Amino acid sequence: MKTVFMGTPDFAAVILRTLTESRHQVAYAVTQPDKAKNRGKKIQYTPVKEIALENGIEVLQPERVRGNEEFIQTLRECRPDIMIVAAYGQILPKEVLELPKYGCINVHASLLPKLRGAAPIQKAIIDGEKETGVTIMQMAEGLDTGDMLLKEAVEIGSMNYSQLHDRLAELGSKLLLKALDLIEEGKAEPKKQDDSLSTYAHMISKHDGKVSFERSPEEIERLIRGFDPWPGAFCDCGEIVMKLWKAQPLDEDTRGIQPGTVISADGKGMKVACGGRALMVTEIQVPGKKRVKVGDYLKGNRIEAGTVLR
RNA sequence: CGCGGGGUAGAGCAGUUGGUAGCUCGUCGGGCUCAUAACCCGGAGGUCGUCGGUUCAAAUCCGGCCCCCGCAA
Repeated sequence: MKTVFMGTPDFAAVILRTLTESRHQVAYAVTQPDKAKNRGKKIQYTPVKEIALENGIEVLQPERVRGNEEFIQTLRECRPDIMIVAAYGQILPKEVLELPKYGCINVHASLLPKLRGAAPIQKAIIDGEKETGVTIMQMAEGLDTGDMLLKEAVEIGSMNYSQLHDRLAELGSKLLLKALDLIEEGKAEPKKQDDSLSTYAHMISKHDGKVSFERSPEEIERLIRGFDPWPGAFCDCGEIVMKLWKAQPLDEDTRGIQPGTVISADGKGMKVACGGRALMVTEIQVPGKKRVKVGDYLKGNRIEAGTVLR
């Protein structure tokens, strides 16, 4: 089929790559405008643009889709059979949703109606879900509210964000191709979402990674995993910001000890009081340095027992 | 030209009034011990990121380059 792909981050790039390797044609790759980011404020292409350029696909980067007559006209003239959207980052107006013959479908990284929104992968881990997955849906005007075409679950286990992301991107690619087949054959069976069961995963910002040691060790451990590599779970250790990268909850009573207190720090790790119990932190990072095992950090630095992390 | 930290032994760090390098852990050997991730003794292991400059002499001063990382976006 003749498609137009819309997406921005890595998750979308993986799916675009799969699409370019399929029998389908990608007429345009639509992605967010380039921004100056990272160290040195260099202009950086979005991951989707990178893949598009590698494959000689024309890239469109409208500042705003809504009300952008020129952009919408370009799409009309393209006459795509279908448009495929994955983590694009803009809400599409009705006129765009209804423009292609088969409309627009979305690859969303959750088991809808759960975890609609911008950060479903992180939130699935942080909420302690046993499983999450990917849903392919027919897009409607609301945010991730369209009728579902295909859905498949994945066990989260002890995966961190990065691992789960890759797993879901792969699954999403697979389901997308399957969905395209079904649509083309007229065998797609859209199912309504039960709105009463919906939850929302708001966009993540840096400060969401701040650890509160009042929380249970399990919650903190999930925060660490869900935000690896960005924005990372962090806290203040004296004057410096310390990121926590690996930890295991311990079933140890620490009631009466101020949350955040370092109970011990040795080759095995740094034991921190939290939520009335304890968390054994085994991998950390301080500014300007790489991630290191706590044991390695202690070979050239000190963490005194009694230090209170905040 | 967004701000900033850093590249020194396998690991984590120290070492700028310039004089060929040190600590902790690990490692190897020996000792002590009923025993040990404990303790004692001894050893191995480093082109100090890279190229060039200044100098009698550079990890240390100057310049270029490569790489890693934090903040901010």
